[in-house]
Amino acid sequence: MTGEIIYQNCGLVIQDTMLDKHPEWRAFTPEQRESCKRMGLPLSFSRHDKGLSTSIFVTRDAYGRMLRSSEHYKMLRLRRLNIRTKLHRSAERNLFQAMNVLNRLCEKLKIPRGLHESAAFIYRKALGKGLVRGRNIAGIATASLYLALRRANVPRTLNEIVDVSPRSRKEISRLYRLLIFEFNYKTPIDDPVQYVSKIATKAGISQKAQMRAIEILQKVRRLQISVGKGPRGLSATALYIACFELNEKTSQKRLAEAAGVSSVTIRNLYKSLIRDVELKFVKIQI
DNA sequence: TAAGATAAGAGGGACAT
DNA sequence: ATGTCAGTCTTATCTTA
Repeated sequence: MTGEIIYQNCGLVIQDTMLDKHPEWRAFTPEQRESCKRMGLPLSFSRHDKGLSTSIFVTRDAYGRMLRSSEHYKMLRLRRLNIRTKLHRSAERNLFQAMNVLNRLCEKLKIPRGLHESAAFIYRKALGKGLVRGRNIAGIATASLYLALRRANVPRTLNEIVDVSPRSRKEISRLYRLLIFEFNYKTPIDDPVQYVSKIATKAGISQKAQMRAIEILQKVRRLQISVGKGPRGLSATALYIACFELNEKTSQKRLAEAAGVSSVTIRNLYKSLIRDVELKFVKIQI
């Protein structure tokens, strides 16, 4: 008993309504979140008619008599319209909420218009594919935004996105992976080079050192030792090495903060990069 | 003060059960 | 589906130059 609506004639399933076990409704504070943990269906959106939906039956009238065939077809048409508008409204409500969430996120993150649009497009696709049902709208919206950024090669981190989202990091990364899987998206590999100028600007590092860091990263990539390493950690480390080579003053701490990684990460990467890469070209350079 | 060392824990991928 | 394993990264604390 899952609540499908089925054509009596041919058995075609028109609409199957699944139970939604997750908290619905927006909540931005813990107190709100508590009050939103509900025990039933979301009355306002998934079942906006509170379960008392109009059903139009097509073979008999109110007294149980068979209808004439002209009446029969008229009722069929009405029934179809009734179902369609219901679906329509539900999708619209969903989108309305999702777009609200997305607007807030994009405003906080200063996301340009175009990316905002592609995030919205991704959300619509997810909704159309039925991926939102049973899941949290804000979660999918956030994941859509992150996916749009990744596909556009915009160096924004998941943490930056999560910080302004009402949902947890865990949930968003799970949903992000879901979207990748469902849409068969090949997102470009997160290239450390992308982060160089962002990190360097934040840490106040010269163009010259940036160029050098990019060279280092390209060698690292060619040697295929960057797999499994965090791109921001690599980027910050390359900048650190570059500064070191050029006698430019900086510190692990400053770079670590600018890159959003820990200084320990820089230290460890620094050691392994020196071991695996530097020895091969440090002689040529210095 | 910056950098290094070390330890404990979290989260996620690969792989087997 | 669940557990284990290796590897990465984080936080915290202590030591060293």
